[in-house]
Amino acid sequence: MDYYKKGSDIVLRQKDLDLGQTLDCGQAFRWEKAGDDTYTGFFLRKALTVSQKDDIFTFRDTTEEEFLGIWADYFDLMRDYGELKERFSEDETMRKACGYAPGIRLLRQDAFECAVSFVISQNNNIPRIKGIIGRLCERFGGFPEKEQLYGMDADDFAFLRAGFRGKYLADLCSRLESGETDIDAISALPTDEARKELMKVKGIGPKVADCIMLFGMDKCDAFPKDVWIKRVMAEYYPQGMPLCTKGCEGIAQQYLFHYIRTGVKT
DNA sequence: TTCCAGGCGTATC
DNA sequence: GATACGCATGGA
Repeated sequence: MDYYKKGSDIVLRQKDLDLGQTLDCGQAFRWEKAGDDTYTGFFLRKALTVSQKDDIFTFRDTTEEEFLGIWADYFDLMRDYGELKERFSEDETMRKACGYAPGIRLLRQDAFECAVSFVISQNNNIPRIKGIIGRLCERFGGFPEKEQLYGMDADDFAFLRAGFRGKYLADLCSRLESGETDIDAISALPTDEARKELMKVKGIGPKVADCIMLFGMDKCDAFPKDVWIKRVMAEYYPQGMPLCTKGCEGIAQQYLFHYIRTGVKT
């Protein structure tokens, strides 16, 4: 990873990354297009404006410490996606999916934020998910720390207009407060055990649990099966995902999800 | 008006 | 364990 400082910016050359494909594909909900090839968004309480010109990326108003300590991990810059896609492409459908949106990457996000976000995401659409999370962040001046949500019941979440999901958020918060659910402890568990723990929370089923693990706990073998992926599986992978995706099924899932949702009509 | 949205809880078999 | 059904809200 070669980068250099330019004024108050960090400039970086990076292959296999497209901001639009990565920031606007339904894995994160706090990024907005701020101009041609420019996006503004947040991770935890850090704001960032980043722009792309071909394979040159400019992280604006960012210190070297912040870039290395936060954004390099967030954008998963240390992982070789070229090699990964080459491996995936042994499978014909995966080859097409990787070719359709070759700039997709996994965003390595925060587990608590993912828990809240993907509880909200169920039976919902992306624009409305963004709206609900926007109202949450507006109320708390940024995405809340989990402690700020302690003690909130379903009615306290009414301002979100999240519908029936408000009571799920309340259960999540009360479990975090009591310690019945411990995000850090769950992160340290193997995927299958972590999934079981997460699903003890009302409103977290198999799909949401796998989203939390994949996007927020760095578990690339987590494999969220939403309606779109179920369609792909039924049509192309009735026997399960191909061997070439083993261990990284979640990343493969990102390419497939985007491909089937926006790329092909079946 | 009706249908749908990155599902899940509950009831029922 | 598999399968139906309701669920809050808002946009198409």
